[in-house]
Amino acid sequence: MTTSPDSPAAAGGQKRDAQQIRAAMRELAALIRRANLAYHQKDAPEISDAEYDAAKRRLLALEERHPDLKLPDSPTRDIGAPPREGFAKVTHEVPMLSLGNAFADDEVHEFDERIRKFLGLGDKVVTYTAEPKIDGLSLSVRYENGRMRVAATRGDGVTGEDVTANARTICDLPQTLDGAPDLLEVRGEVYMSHPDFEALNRVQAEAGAAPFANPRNAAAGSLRQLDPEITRARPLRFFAYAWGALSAPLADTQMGAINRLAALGFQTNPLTRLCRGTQELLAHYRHIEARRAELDYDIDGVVYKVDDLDLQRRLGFRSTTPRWAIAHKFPAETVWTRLEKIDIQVGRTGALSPVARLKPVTVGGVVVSNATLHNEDYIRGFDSRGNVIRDGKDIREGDWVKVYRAGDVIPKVADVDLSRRPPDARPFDFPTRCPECGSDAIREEGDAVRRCTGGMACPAQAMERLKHFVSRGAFDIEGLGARQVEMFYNDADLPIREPADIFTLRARDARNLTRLKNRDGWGEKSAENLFRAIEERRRIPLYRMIYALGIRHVGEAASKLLASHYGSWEAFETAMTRAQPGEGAEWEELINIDGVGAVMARSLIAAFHQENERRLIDRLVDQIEVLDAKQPPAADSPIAGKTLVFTGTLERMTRAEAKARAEALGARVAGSVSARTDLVIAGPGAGSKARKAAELGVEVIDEDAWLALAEGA
DNA sequence: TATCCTCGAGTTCC
DNA sequence: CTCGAGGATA
Repeated sequence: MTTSPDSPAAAGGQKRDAQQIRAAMRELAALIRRANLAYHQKDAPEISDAEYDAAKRRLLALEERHPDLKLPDSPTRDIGAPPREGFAKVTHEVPMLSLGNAFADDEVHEFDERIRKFLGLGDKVVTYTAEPKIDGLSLSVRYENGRMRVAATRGDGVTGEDVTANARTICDLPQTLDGAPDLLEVRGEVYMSHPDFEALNRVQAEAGAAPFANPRNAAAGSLRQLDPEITRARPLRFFAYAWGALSAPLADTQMGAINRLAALGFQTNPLTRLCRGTQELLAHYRHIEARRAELDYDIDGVVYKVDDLDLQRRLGFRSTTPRWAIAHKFPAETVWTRLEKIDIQVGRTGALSPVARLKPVTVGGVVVSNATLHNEDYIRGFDSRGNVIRDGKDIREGDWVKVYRAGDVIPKVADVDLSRRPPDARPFDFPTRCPECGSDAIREEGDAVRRCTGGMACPAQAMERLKHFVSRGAFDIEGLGARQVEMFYNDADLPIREPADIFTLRARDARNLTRLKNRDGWGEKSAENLFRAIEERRRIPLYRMIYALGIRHVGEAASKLLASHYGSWEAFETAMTRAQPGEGAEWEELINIDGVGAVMARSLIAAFHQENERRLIDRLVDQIEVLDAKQPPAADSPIAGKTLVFTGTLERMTRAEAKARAEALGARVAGSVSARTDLVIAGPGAGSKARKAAELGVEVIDEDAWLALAEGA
C-alpha cells in the first residue's frame, strides 16, 4: 500500500489537534459550570473572579477560532449567568439617553427635515456638529467644585455602575478642574487605542491569558475590573463629547461647549466639525469614512447634533432619544455562511417565529449560529401587500446567506446567493400547524405572524406564558427563572403547569416523599430559598399582577395605566367581567383611558370571558393577595378627582409630562371629551375635541393657564 | 386617511 | 435592536 509521505500524518495531526481542543473546551466548561453553581447557591466561590473571567475568556477565544468544535451545551451561551461584580449602583441625575440611527443618506435628509419642520424654520439652513462615533463605552464623570467625585457607566440610561476608582486611573480624565462650574458632569467615551490594544493582547498571551476579541471588549473588561490596580495597567483613553447635570451653562452652542471642555483639560475629538446643512454633513461623513482606516481607534459612524443649544432645548426628547441628534452608522460587517436549517419557535402568544440555524461564523468578534427570520413573508421575499424584500429572493434551507448583526447585536439575514443555491433546494414550506402541539396555525387578515390556536393546551405557549409570569416586570421571583420554569414544567413529582401551581409548590413539596431538598443540585438551603422567594411575592402590586397575566397587547405600560385607573383588583376584575365588547358603560370607561384602544379592550375582555383563561386567573387569585394601586393623595389640589383632556400641541411640556403632572395632582387624564370631562387643556392646533368641549359646555383653558394651575398646586 | 410616535413582542449573545 | 401594530392626532 502506497501513501504520499505526509498527508495521512497531517490529517492525523489535525484530528489530534481537534481532540485536544475539544478536551480543553470541556475542561474549561466544567470549571465555569462548577463556579456558576457555587455562586448560585451562595456558597464560598471555588475560584476567584479573575480566574473565572480568564477561564471564560479562554473558552470564548477557543470557540471563536474553532466555531465548528463549540460544545452544544457550552456555558458561554448561558443566559442569565449571574453578574459577579460588586459595583454600587448610581442613578444619573440627567439620564444618559441613546441616539436614533440613520443608515442611508435619505435618513439624514429626513432627520434635517424633521428638525426644520418641528421648529418651523422653513427653508432656513440648520447648523450641526459632526463628529466620529467612538466604539467604546460611555461614561459620566461628575465633578463638584472642580474635583472628580463619581464616575458611572451608562447602565440602562437611568442607573449605572459606580466605577470611580477605575476612572481615576484614566490619564485623559483630569482629577481636578480649574474654572469649571461648581457642578459639572462630563460625558464621553472610554476606549482603547489600536497600539495599546495590541500591546495588551501580547502581554495577555505571554501571561497565558486569552486575548481580547477587540478593543471595545478590552476597554469594557478593563473599566469593569474590581481591582483598580488592574485598570491602571490598562491604557484607557477618553473623549469628552457631552454633559449631564450642570450648575451653569458651558456655552450657548454645542461646538462652544466642546471647546470649553477642551479648555478645561479634556480630550475632544479632532475630527469634530461644524456643518451647515445636510450636504456638508454628508461630505464630512465621507471624509471621516475615508480616514477610518488611518485612525488608531475604532469608530462605528458619525454623530450629528444641532449646534444651537437653545434649539436643542426646544426640540427636546422623544421617549428614549433626543430629537436634536442622530448617529449616522457605517454599514455593518457582513459575512457569508450556509443556512443549514430553518426551525420554528412558538412564543407566548402562539406566534410561530422562524429561526435560521447557521454554520457558525464570526461576525464582528462574536460567533453567530442563529439568526431571526422574522416571519413567513420575510422568508418568502415579499409580503401580502406585494412589497418586495431582498429583491424578492426567498430563503431556502441549504442556501448561502449574507449575515450581519443589526445594530451590532441581533443577527439577521440580509441577502441570498442564488448562484450557490443547491439544485435540490425547495422553497420553505411554512407550517400551517403548530410544530409543538399540532393545532392549526392561522394568520389573521392583514397580520404578518401566524399563530398557533392551541392556547394553553399548547405546551410551548403554556411554558412561555409561565416564563413571562415570573419575568422581571411581572412576579420576578428570585431563583425561579426561565430555566427553572422549564424544569418544573416537566417535573413528574412537583409540576408547575400554571401560575397558581407556583404558590402551591411548598405545600405540595411538604406532602411529597421525594422532597425537593433531597434532589441532585438542590439542598435544604436552596429549596428553602426558593420557597421563601415565592412567599415574598404572594402579596403583589396590582400593575405587576395585570402585566403577569400576559394578555395580548397588554404590556408593562398598559398594565400601569389600568392599575392606576381601577385602583384595586376587585374593581378591575369586576369591570372586565361586566364589560361587553363595543357597548355599555364598562366598555366606554375602558376605551376612554388614554392609551387604551378598541383592540386592547377587546383583548382584555376576551381574557376574562374565555373559560379556561378565566379559571387560570381565578385559581391564581385564590393563592395570592393583590395590593391596591397607590392613589395619588394630593386631595387639596384644585384638579384633584377631576377628569382632564389634553388636545392640540403642548409647547412647554410633553404630553407624557403633562399627564404625569396632572395625575400627580390627583386628576385623571382621559383621551377624549365626554360629558364626564371637567376640563380641557387646548394647545395650538386643537380641533374636534375643543369644539366638542364647547358643545358640551366643558371649561377649556390654554397651556399657560394650565401651567399656572399646576404650579399653584 | 395618513402620519407620527410609543409600546409590545420576539430575537441573539454577553 | 427591530419590526409591526395600536393609539392619538391632524
